[in-house]
Amino acid sequence: MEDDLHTPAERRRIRVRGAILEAAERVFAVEGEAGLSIRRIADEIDYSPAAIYKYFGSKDELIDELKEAFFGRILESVNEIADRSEPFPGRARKCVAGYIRTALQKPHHYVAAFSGIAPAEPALPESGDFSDSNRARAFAILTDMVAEGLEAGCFRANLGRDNAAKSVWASMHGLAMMIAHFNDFPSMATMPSGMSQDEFITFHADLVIRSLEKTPGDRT
Amino acid sequence: MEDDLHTPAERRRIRVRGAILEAAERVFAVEGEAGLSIRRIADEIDYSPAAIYKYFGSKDELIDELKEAFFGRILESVNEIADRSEPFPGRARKCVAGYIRTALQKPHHYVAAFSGIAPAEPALPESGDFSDSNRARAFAILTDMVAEGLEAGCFRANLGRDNAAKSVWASMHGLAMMIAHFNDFPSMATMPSGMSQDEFITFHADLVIRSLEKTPGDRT
DNA sequence: TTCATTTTGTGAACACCGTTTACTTATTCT
DNA sequence: AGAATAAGTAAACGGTGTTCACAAAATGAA
Repeated sequence: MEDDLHTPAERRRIRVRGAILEAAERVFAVEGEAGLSIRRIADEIDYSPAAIYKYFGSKDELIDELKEAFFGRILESVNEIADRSEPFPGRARKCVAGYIRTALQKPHHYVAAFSGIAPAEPALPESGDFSDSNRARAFAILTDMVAEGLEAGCFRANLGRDNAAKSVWASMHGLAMMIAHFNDFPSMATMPSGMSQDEFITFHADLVIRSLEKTPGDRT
Repeated sequence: MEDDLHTPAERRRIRVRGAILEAAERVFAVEGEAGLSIRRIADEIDYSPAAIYKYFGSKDELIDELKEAFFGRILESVNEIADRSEPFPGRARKCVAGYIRTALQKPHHYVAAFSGIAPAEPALPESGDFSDSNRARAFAILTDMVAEGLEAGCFRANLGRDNAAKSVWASMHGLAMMIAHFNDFPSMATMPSGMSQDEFITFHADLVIRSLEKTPGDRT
């Protein structure tokens, strides 16, 4: 029951699987979900299209793996920032800005990860457990961060940890999506802001965290 | 050069065009971009697929028209809220919440309207003028609202009208996308918040507007 | 090594897609 | 009425994801 790469057969399988993902990654990063086809991947690695189905159940499964891997990178990145100890509100701001910046390193990946629409009514258990996805883990970091801010007395106590975290997530997600969609969102034609994209991300992160912060009028 | 529906030919053309859009709308609202095909529309209205190309240049053109029309509804809705005179920060909050609620009346439409990715480098003029889209108009309302809040001395003066408006847009866009993606975002499995979707939208809108508001410490 | 078994890769096909072309049928205009 | 224009169609082209029967290769046991 060894699931390691001991036997050459296993090593080989992993190698081919990796090559498929690598080729897919290459195409996906540049042309997005639209430009990625099974036949295209097959060409890229000199295999037949059908061969890919020996390694992945479907195109969606393959793409899901790309998205998961990418969210792994976001997770890593945000985690790193969250761990650097630094006076509090500043660290929170940097986490938010870091999330957005990392997300935008591969806009196609990020957008694709949130492109689906949840089924309307059923509210079924939903096959892919959210709880053990990298999306969930990346988000958990933010939840912890908000919790820390609350305990440190830096954020308004009556907000509720989870709600505050969700609001922050939504806000930073929104900016990432906007910039991915309109390439030059911060300095858009109809209303150039004179800010670079990077400056605007910082600006937005400031506002987002500020919405949680205590104001002089609040007590405790 | 009358471009009205005087002649029966024109009336007929408009009627058929409308029927196509209506059928497309019907399918799109339920199954989204994935379930909508030219052949499917053709079936629905008992025409041949090729006939549709006498009315629309491409599938994308057709879908763009659906999206534009939907943003017209958002525009209308937000405009209505913005016009009801009410003490200020409250009106702003209601605009934000209203935008999100209206967007979520047709999640597929809303998500599709922001699904594309801007081309990476070229920064070309971009054919479809953003400035005369309903997206732009809906957004302009928010810009005006922020401007009003600034003039009323309700928001921090050093923010800058356009930047503040963009940040608000991003934040409310983010929540709309999140709820569309995870159907039950506010009360997600891993961290139920005890809030209904509607309550959470209000909660989020509060935070977003609060990030702009003056705090007791600020002067003027 | 040899042989049977399992895994891996293939080519052809299926059913769908958006779109174009050549064509027929309506409709409009003179 | 007849000519000109528009509307509608069937068939095809090249593309997609996916499946299936089959060939080739790697594996495990004798």
